[in-house]
Parts: sequence; structure tokens; C-alpha cells
Amino acid sequence: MTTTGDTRARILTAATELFRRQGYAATGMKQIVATAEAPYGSAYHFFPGGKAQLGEEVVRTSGAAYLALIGELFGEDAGTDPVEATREAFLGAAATLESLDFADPCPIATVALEVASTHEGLRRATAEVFASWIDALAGSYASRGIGSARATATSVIALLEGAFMLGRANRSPEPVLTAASAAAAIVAGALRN
Amino acid sequence: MTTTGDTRARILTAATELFRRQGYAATGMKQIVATAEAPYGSAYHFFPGGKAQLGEEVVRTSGAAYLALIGELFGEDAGTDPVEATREAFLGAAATLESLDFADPCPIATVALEVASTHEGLRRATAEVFASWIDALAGSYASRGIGSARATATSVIALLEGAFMLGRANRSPEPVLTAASAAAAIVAGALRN
DNA sequence: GTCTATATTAGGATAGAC
DNA sequence: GTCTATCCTAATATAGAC
Repeated sequence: MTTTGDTRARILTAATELFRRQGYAATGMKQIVATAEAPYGSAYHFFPGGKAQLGEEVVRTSGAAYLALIGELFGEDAGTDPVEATREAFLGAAATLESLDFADPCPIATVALEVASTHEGLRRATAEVFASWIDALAGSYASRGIGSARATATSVIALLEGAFMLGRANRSPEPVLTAASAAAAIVAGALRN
Repeated sequence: MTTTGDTRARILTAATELFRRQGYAATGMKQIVATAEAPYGSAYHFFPGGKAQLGEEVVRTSGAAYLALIGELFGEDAGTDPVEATREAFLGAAATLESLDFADPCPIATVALEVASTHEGLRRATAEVFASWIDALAGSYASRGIGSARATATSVIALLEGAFMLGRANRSPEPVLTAASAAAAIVAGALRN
């Protein structure tokens, strides 16, 4: 039994952490392997497609992890009021933002903006991840009687991402806390239709 | 009369365009001067602080331009219904997104995420620009009878930024169009309080 | 198959000719 | 004061020793 799996995982974890903090372009492969305490060659051994492949795996892996989180927060067992579940999710996100010392709680946001016009493969990966989150959230909303569930989910995710942006720029959780009420209002409004 | 003013302005314009499309880190000084059709040395002649100074001027200049746009869209002469003014602003932004071929309609968003944890001077510049937009929008909302005007404005700006992110990732104006209704709902909800 | 050393290109920045 | 040539570092990626 080797430590192969560990090394690959460490590189992926280090890349996720650095991309969320600095973005894709500003993060070098050398910095990634140094953070992962892995030899330089291992990066290209495990990710022969280089930085682009690593970026895509980071996006898809973190995307799946966050999809699971949405399942926990909005799944069948998670209380029945979608308005309060939404508000609670934003309050938790505000706390996460602060606990990360204002690194992006969303590990793909910075990368998504950076690559949208320049790296088609990565752009598609981010689009698919966002779509998976919106689908999951919309499913939860629909099952709780919200009419335009997909539109509502799209707006709630957008509001969360934008609130992260303002919170990071201000080094303050306040925009995310403020957005919690607005998100609740969006969902409450959709519930009445 | 020299062409000095032109060259400096061309460099600033080129940097703005490239930063909005590729971000700060992925854009090189050489690419900026090539796009501006300016000699390489001019960049450091006009911006002795190098790329960081150029980045900060891009943020502040575009920030001021967008502040003026908010003034046009939400100023005294711009119709009295803040709900419809907000909706119209989002519909216009969706059209802009498409007309830019899905470059970011917000020239500072990508930079803001990239530098938030790494370049303190630039981070402050983005924070001040966001604050200026929120202040202006909140002033308009307050004058039209919205109680928690600053919170409302914060959420509307966040929603717009997040909708741009989803729209760029999807190469579609749909998230911004969808967010138009949610933004209207946020403002309408605040109007009732 | 793990890792070191290097190839190659591009990065930001500067010196100095004109 | 405009612009060209260059410096030095760091980028991604690869070759090949062990």
C-alpha cells in the first residue's frame, strides 16, 4: 500500500484552497505542490493535463461537495419551511465566510469569473456545477409548493454568490447577513404564487 | 499639443477591457500595451506604480463611471417607481451582458474576487467602489420611501453581481433576466415596510 | 512510479538611447 | 519625455535519473 492516493488528494485539496483564495491564474503549480508538500513531478503524474485538468477537477469535486451540502440543508429531513431553511443557509454562510478569514466560501466563484471568456472547458465545468446546485435547490423548493422553483433557486444562488463578493471585498459578513433577509423575501414571495 | 492624454487613456481603456474579460492576474502588462497600441515603456511612464497602480485606477475609474450610470437610472428624473426602475436596470444589464459577448458587464467583479485576500490596496479600492454604488442606490430608495434602504440596495447589488456570474458561466442572459423579477420582489417587499 | 533538474516561454519592471 | 532593448524572476511543462 502506497501513499499515492494521499498525494493526489493533497494536491487537489491544496489547489482548491489556493484557487478559492487567489483565483486560478494567480496560483502556480509550484505553489500548489509546495502547499501540498508533494514533489513537483507528482502534479503532472496525477494530472497529466496540467493546470487545466487540475482546475477542472477542483471545480467538479468542490461542486459535488457543495451539492451534498445543499442536500443536507434543503433535503427532506431538513425542516419543512423553505423560507427559514434559506435564511438559515445564508446565516451559516456568513459564519463560514468569517471563519475562512474571508476566503471565498464558494470554491469556484473566482475561477468561474476568470475563465468564463477564456477557457471553454473550465467554463463548461463551472456552468454544470452551478446548474447542479440550482437543480437541487429548485427540487427542494418545488416539493415545498413553490411555483417558479427554478427561477427562485437561480436568484437565491446568484444572491449568495454576489453577497460573498461584497463580503470578501469588505472583509465583513454583513452583506451576507443582509442578503439572508432578501433571500427569505424572494422565497416567501414565490411561495405566495 | 501632444498625444499624451490619448496614450494614457488608451492604456487605461485596454486594461479595463482585459481585466473584465480575463481578470487581473491573467492579464499581462505586455498584452495591455499591445491592445492599447502603445509602446511598452509608456505603461510605466504613466503608471510608475506598475500593474497594481493600473489596477487601482481601472477600479476607481470604472467605479465612477458606473456610479454615474446608477445616477442616470435611479436619479430624480428617472421615474418614480423604484420597483420598476430596478427591474429595468436588470433587463438592461442582461442586454449589456449579451452585447459584450459575455464579458463581465461589471468591470471590477473578477478583480474584486481575485484580490480580496491578496492585494490589500486593490481590495480597499473595490470595497470603496461597491460602497459608493450601494450608497447611491440606497439614497434613491430612501427618497422613494423604502425603509431599510441600505440593506435593500446591498442585496440588489449582490444579486446583480451574482446573476452576472451565472450568466457568464452559462453564456446566457437568462440568469440576469430571472434575477430581474427577484430584484423587483426585494424592492417591493422593502417598500411595504 | 517518485522525484529533481532543466527547457522554454512569459511575467513585471528598468535602463538608457534618442 | 518616447520608446526599445534587456534584466531577472517565475510561469508551465517535460525529460530522465533513481
